Amino acid sequence: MSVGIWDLMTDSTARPRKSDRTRAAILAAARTLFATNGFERTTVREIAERAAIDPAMLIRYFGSKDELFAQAAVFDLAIPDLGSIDPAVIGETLVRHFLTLWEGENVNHGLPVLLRSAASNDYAAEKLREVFGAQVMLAIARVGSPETAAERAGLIASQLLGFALTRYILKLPPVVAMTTLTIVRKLGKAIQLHATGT
Amino acid sequence: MSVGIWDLMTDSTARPRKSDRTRAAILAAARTLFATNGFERTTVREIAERAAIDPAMLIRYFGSKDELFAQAAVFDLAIPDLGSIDPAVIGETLVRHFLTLWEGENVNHGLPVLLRSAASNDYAAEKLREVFGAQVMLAIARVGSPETAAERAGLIASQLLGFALTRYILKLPPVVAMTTLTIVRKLGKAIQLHATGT
DNA sequence: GTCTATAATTCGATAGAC
DNA sequence: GTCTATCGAATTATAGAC
Repeated sequence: MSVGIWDLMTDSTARPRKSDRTRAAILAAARTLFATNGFERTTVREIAERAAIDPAMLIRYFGSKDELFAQAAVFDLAIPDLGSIDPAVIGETLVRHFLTLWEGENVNHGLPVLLRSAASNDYAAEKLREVFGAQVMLAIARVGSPETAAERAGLIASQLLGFALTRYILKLPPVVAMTTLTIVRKLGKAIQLHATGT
Repeated sequence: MSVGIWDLMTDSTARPRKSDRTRAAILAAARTLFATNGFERTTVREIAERAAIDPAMLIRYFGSKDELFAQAAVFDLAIPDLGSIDPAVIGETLVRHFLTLWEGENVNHGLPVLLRSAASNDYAAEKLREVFGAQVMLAIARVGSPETAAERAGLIASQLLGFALTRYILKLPPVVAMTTLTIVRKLGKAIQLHATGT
C-alpha cells in the first residue's frame, strides 16, 4: 500500500487548511509578545489584536492562554553528536551551534519565550530544565567521565543560559556588543573548560 | 557643633519608631514573595496578609506596589578591591564573595528578588544592568587591559548570573547539588578565565 | 493609625446570535 | 467560522468612618 499525497496531507503539520494561516498568525504574534513582555504581562487581547483576529477566536483555536503558551514555546536544542568530533573543539562547536540557533533568520524561536517567562511560569521553568538538563546532559555524557557528566552539563547550562539571559533579556551593553567571532572564541573557551574539566 | 545621638536618630535609617517594625515586616514579607513568585504574580493582598497588616496600610506606607518593590529589591554587590589581591586567584575570590553574599544567613537579600522579576519588570532589569554593569566593570577594570575591561566584565556577569539563574531560579538539579567547595573551584576557574582572558 | 467598603480597571473565558 | 456582548473573578488603589 503506497503513501500518497493525500495521506501525507492528513498529517496535521502538512495540512494546507485555510484556518492554518490564522493559527500561524496567532502563534507568531504570541511568540513575539511572550518573548518581549513575558507570560504574565501578555494578554490574550493583545495577541489577538496583533494577529488581526477576534480574542474569542484565539480561545476557540487554542483552548486557553496556557495552551497557547505551551505551543508557542516549543523548541529543540538539536545538539550535535559530540562523540564524533574532536574533543578539543567541543566548546567552540557547542557555542557555534547555539549561535546559529539563536541568531538565525528566525528570531522568534522558543528560547527567548521560555527564558523570559521561566522566572514566574512553572511550565516554562520545567521545560527549560527538561531541555537543558536532559539534552545537554546526554550530549556531554559522551565525553569524559560519566560520573562527572551531570555536573559538567550543569556548568555548561549555567554559562549558556547566563549568556542568553544577559544578551537577549537583560541586554547588558558589553554582552550585546560582542561579535559572533568574539562569542565563539571567548564563550567557547569557557564551555570547553566546563566540558573537559576534571 | 557636635553630632549627638538625637541628631543621628533623625536619620530615617536609625529612627526607632514603633511603625518601623511594621515597615520591616512588610519589607520582609515582600522580599520573600517577590523572590518566590516574581513581581507580577505577587499581590499586595498576599504581602499584607503575610505581614499581618491591612492592605490599605501597605499602600499608605509605601505609596504603591512599584515603590514597595523598589525598596524591597535594593542590594549592593560590595565587590572587594581586586587591585590589592593576587591576580591568580581573582576568580575564586569573586566566586567566594558572591557565595557568602547569596548563601549567607540572610536568604532574602536583593538578588533573587531582582533576578526573578528582571525578565518582565523594567525596573528590575535596569537595576541588574546597573549593579552588574557598573560595579563588576569597575572592579574588573583594575586588572588587565582597560580596553577589554567591559567585555571581560560582561562575560563574568553572564557566568555569575547564569549560575544564580540555574541554581536559585530554575533549580537545575546538578547545579543545585553542587557543594560550596565545588562551586568555588569550578566556577572560579571559569571566572578566572574570563577575568584574565586576552 | 486602622480598617471597611468600594471605586475603577482589567483579566481570561463563555454564551449565543448570525 | 466569526463576532458582539458580557460574565465573574481578580487586581491596585482610594475614600472615609472610627
